[in-house]
Amino acid sequence: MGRSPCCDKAGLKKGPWTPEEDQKLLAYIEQNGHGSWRALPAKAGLQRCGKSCRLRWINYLRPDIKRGKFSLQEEQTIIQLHALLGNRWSAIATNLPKRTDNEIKNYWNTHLKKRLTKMGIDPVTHKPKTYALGSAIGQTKDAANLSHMAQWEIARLEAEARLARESKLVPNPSQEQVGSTSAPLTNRSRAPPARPQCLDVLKAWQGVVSGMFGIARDTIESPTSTLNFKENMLPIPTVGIISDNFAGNAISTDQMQRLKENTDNSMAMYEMTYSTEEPWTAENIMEGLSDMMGCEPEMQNSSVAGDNFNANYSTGSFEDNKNYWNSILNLVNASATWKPVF
DNA sequence: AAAGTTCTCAACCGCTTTACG
DNA sequence: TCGTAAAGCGGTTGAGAACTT
Repeated sequence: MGRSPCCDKAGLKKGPWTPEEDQKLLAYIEQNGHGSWRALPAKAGLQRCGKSCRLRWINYLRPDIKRGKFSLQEEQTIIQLHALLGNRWSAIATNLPKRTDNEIKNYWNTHLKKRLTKMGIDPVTHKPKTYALGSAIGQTKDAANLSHMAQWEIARLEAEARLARESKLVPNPSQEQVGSTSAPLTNRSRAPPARPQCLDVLKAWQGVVSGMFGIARDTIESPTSTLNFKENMLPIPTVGIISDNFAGNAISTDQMQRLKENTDNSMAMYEMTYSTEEPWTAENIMEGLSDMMGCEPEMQNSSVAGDNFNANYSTGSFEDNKNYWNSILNLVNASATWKPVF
C-alpha cells in the first residue's frame, strides 16, 4: 500500500467542516496568511491535517470564489476547454475566474457529461458517437490540423496555468493587466491577463474554422449552395472585436456596425443566440460561434447536420468540407429560434 | 407517509510535481 | 544529483438531499 493518510497520524478530525472550524481557519488565514499548510492547523487551533485545511480554504472559504449555478457561458467554456484539455481541471479552472477545479470537475461529472452523452456526443472525444467511430478509420487533413492546433493550445494553456499559480504565490496588486496573449510568457508571469483566457482557446477554435473557410473562400464557389463562403465567413476583424470586448462588455455601436457590415452570418448568429432584450455583447456572439463549432444540441442530433457531420467531416475532400460547413451554416440559419437547453 | 433510489458535491486518498537543502 | 517535504492534482467516496414509487 501507499503511504498512510495524513489525517490518521494523530487522530485528527475528518469529514464535514463545522461553522466553528471554518471560522477559525478563516480568521487565522485572514490575519496571518496560510504559510505552511502543515503547520497551520496547530497554529489555528484546528484538529485537522494541513491538507484538509488547504482544501477547505481553496474549495470553499476563499473569498474570491463564486458559488452557485454555472452560467451558460461557463458551461460552454467548460465543454470547449474540456475538448481541448481533457480532465485537466486545474487548467480549465484557470480559465473560469472564481470557479475551483473541484467545482468544475463535479459539475462536469454530474451535469455536462450526462448531457453530452444524451445528445449522442462522446464526452471523452467530444465527437458524435458515430463520428468518433469513423475518425478511427482515418483522420482528415483538417482534423489533423485541428488536433495540431489543439496541442499547441494545450501546451500554452498549461504554461499559463502554471504561471497563474506562480503569480498567486507572489501577489502584486498593482500589476497592470495584460490582454495580449502574444506577450512573452516571462512578462505574463508578472502580469497575468485578467480577462478570461478561455477567449484564447475560443479564438483558436475559431481560427481553425476561419482557416477552413479561408481555403474554401479562395477556391470554392458552390452554385448549389445557399450560402456564399466569401460573404458568410467570419472575417478576422470580427475576432478582434470579440477578443477586445469579451469580458462582459458591450460592443460599441461603431464596432457593431463594422461587424454587421462584415458578415451576414453575424445576423443569423445573433438571431439564433439571443432575443432582442439582450444587448450585443461578446458573450452573445461567442455563444453563436461556439454553437457553430458543434456545441448545439439540435445540430448534433438533427438528421441533416448529424448525417452530414458524420459523413462529411470524416472524409477529406474540399467539397466535403464545403458541404459540411454548408450544412452547419444552413442549420444555423434555420435554427433562428433555437434556445439553449442547458 | 415510508421506503427505496438517484443525485449532488464536499471531502478524502494517493500519486505526481515542485521546491529546497 | 539526490532525497525529502510540501503542494498540487485528479479520481473516488459517502453523507445528505431530492426525487420516485
